[in-house]
Amino acid sequence: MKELDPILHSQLRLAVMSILMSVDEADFVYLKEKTESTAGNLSVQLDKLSAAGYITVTKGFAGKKTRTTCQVTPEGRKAFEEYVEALKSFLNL
Amino acid sequence: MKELDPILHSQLRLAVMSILMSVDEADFVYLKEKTESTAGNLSVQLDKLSAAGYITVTKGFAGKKTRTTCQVTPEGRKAFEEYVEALKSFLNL
DNA sequence: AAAATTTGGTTTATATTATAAACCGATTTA
DNA sequence: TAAATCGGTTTATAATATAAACCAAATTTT
Repeated sequence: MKELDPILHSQLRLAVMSILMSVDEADFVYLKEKTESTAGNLSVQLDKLSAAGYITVTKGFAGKKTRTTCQVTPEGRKAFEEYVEALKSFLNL
Repeated sequence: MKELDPILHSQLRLAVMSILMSVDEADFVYLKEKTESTAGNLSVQLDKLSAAGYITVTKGFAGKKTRTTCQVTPEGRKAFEEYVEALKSFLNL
């Protein structure tokens, strides 16, 4: 049986990646609302995705307020697609 | 976003359920080989699936040796199918 | 304009989970 | 009959997920 990438096999990280796959850029506040997660949890999981090289996290400003934006990297995209394939074979889909 | 059933969102438990979905009965030794898990881990996860009512675990004999067989319950089958649906909507499949 | 509140997060502590290691009784093999 | 193997279970440990506490800057209230 194929391994399921443990970085992606986490509800919140998977949700974030799934959003980023279709949206090309999303900020912290948006991700938090969309995933209904706490800020702390989201922050930690974004760090992990970033440390794995699956997303880039950029800190900037929107007017005077800080704004953290995330994008999926090519490696992240690849990993996500492989995860989905692994899952399918896992579940016989 | 839909919740992913945490009982099923575990690599080994998902693998076990996936096997049981298509095979209708499998014993401990078979599950251990097929999933390439350790006996201890498998034992724990079978208990959890059983405690959740997703599988039944029956202890019997094959000749003189003990034999533990597992079957998915109707609730387990339902939960698995719902998990798959939730995943699909999660991943936009 | 000072005080209180909100925004946008990060860091740290805690609970849960997954996993492996150690163990156990019964059986088979040497 | 002693040693090894089989089929597991129980217990300890490492990793994960999650929330709670915290912080600086901006905004709102009084």
